[in-house]
Amino acid sequence: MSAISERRERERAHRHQMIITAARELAETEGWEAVTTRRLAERVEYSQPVLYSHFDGKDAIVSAVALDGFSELAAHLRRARQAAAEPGQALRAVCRAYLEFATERPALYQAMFILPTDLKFASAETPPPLRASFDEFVSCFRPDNKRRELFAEVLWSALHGIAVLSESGRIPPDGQEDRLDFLVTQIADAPMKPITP
Amino acid sequence: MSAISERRERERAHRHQMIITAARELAETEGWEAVTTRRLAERVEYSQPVLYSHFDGKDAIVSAVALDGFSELAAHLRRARQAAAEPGQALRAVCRAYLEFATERPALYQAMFILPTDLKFASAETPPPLRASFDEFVSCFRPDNKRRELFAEVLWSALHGIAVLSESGRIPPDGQEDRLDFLVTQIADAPMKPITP
DNA sequence: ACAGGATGTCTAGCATTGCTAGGATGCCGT
DNA sequence: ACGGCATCCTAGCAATGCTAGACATCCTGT
Repeated sequence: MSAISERRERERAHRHQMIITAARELAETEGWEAVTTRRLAERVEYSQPVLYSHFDGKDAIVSAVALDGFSELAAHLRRARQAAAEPGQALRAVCRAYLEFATERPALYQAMFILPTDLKFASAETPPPLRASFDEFVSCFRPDNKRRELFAEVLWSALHGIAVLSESGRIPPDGQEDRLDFLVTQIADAPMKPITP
Repeated sequence: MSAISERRERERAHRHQMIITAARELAETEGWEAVTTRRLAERVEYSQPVLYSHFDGKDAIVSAVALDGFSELAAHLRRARQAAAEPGQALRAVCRAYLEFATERPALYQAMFILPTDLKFASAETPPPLRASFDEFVSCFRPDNKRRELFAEVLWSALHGIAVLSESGRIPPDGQEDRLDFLVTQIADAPMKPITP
């Protein structure tokens, strides 16, 4: 418990974060397939085995990057929602922010939603940032809407689908704005079955 | 042009298909990470290099599997749509069939939508099965709906999101039926903005 | 002050991956 | 029967994730 061990602890934590940001930067500039343990070690100026004293393996590093990503996503969505003028515009603002996030940080988004991670979703030990991101969607619907969670799930799924299908070229890259418009209009809360009598 | 070279051509085509089905079976029983060129070669009872005389690389094999998958998906959706009693039920039937397909053949679905492939989507040289699958969604909406394609894109995106997020545990596995209900109800054609007066 | 143990780091290596070069083997047409 | 060609396999390469064991460094107890 001496001052020295405290310093070591600090250094260790610093290096821990270094690894995460190095992985993220490398992924964002050259894609995840370029993120190898060797290049990562070189970038942090340590040898490979130190990576394994911080993380259980490469997947764990990806998971750590993804977790950071969820914190940023939650903040990004929250900012968009609170900046919306009327509450009716919040839904559209949050959805647009989500698609922005996905297209501007494709590697980060991949880590969060496509690459295999150890993160636990939708359970008791779900990390707070994940929960916070989801709650931003839930908050776009009225509190008296008893099925807000369902709305949020489907909305999130649709946005994820749009993001990932357009990113991989499976859907034309333009027309995102139209899709957003359509989605928001159709899925806003209000009466459950507005069509059938 | 002798009979012998014809036989060789036949054998070659047969072997071509053998590789594809071997890859698919292996992926479906043990996952794509277990599909290596060595195991594939062993399974087909040839050496590795023959794979490369048929395909440009592993990605091309995955693409071939995916292409087969799109043919099956198109047929599956078409069957569901035509079996629907009333036209109003066609949309729901097709959506349910899509989710069925995704959950019952997860490896095939991965090849089609997640793994990197060489397939060209939404362009002139888009393979017919891809186009056919998409058209099944389009056909669920009325011909006088001028924005059918947009509807189909968003619908497909939402279904893909639901499929992939639940498969990877990012959304609770139960409640699929509720999501389906909600999605179909909200996105069916009919007046564009049923809520606002 | 100094040995002994614990902690941390690196070098070297393993098994596996996708992919390829080069040689051996057989089949065809003349 | 034999030259030429297509086909196929053995062997190997470079790169990957990961680990064992040696080396050094620092803390602790006498």
